[in-house]
This record gives sequence, C-alpha cells and structure tokens, in this order.
Amino acid sequence: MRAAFARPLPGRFYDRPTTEVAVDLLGRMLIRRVPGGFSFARIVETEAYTSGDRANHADRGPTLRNRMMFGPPGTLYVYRIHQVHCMNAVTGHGTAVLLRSAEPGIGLASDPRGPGRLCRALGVGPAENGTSLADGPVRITGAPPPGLVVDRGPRVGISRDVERPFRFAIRGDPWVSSPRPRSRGRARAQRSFAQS
DNA sequence: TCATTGATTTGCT
DNA sequence: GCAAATCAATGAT
Repeated sequence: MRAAFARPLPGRFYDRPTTEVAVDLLGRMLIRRVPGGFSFARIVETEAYTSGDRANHADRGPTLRNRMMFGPPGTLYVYRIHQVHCMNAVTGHGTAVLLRSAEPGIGLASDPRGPGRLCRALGVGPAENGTSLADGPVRITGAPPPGLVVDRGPRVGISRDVERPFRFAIRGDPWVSSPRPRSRGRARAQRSFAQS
C-alpha cells in the first residue's frame, strides 16, 4: 500500500463534471494513512452533488459547514449528520462526490458499508476536513476494472431534488448500501481519465 | 436567541 | 418496515 499511497489520483482528476467523477471513482482504492501503516477500502457506491442542485449543501453559497466545498478540486469535505461523519471529494466550486460505501480492504476498524460507517471504518472525522486527496492523509488511487457496469438511481436520504439519478453503484456488488439503485438505467463506467 | 431539520444508523415490530 | 436517537448547522425571528 505504501507505493499506491505515493501515487494518488492528482487534483486534476477531480476537476471534471461531478457526475463523471462520481462514476470514475467506482472501483478505486481509498487509502488512509494511520500511525505505522495504512488501511484501505474499495469504493463501490457514490453520489454526485452538483451546481443548481437543491440537495447540495453548498447550493445556497458558502457557510461555516460547507466552506471546504469551495476549495480546489481534490479537497476532502467531511461533514457531520446526526451522530456520524460523511466524506466527499470536492470537484469544483461548491460541488462534490459523496463516498457512500466501500468493500473492506485491510486494516479497517469496522464495516464500511454506508457513508457514516465508511468514515468510522477509516477513522475519518473533522480533523481530515479540508485536507487534500492528492497529498493528504486520505488518498484515492488505482483504476477500476475494465468493463465495470454501473447502476444509477435516485440519491438516498434527501428531501429536495429527490428525482435526480445521481447515485452510482457497481452492479451486483455486495457492499453497495441498501436500498440498492434500480438495475435498469445501466451506464458503462467512463474511462476517459488516464492516470499518469 | 429559538425552532427546525437532516447526504444516517440502529433497533424494534 | 418504521421510528427513535440526538445535536449542531442553518434559517427565521
């Protein structure tokens, strides 16, 4: 994992349309540096929060909570909801991808299925808010497998703009959180970004 | 300053 | 399947 941690996706990976990044993050490795080593998980489910999107925390402009969403692409945005934390990859001014679920890798503290559980499993909290996914303590690396099939559907747990199909998940993956997105509306994973 | 709400999880029916 | 937990950020007063 040390070598992989040293070759994270660069900031420009995230400087693209948010839905495109959300799909392209599926199947990649989320790596957490911890004292004396690393822990990691494979991303299997994401959601896009775009501009002009009333479900987006940043839709009404910068606030104390969402200010990290206005940092550069590749910034990690961590927020608290109820009693847990959730993490996002910032893609532009006030847009981000919520990392919803992952398959366990090595070194996890607990089950990473679900956005709150994912943060808990990787030990991600307020201390990591605003750090860089390109050179911070939490990074994303690797490439999705060829031919990955992606399901899409409405996002989970929101009350505004509920109909937008901005939730993406690896078809058939047992670590996708419930309820699963519908199997129709399939979309092939985009491989437009070539990692250096 | 006050009331409302929530990008969730958990446990109980 | 449904509701409680539980509290800070947010928006209204």
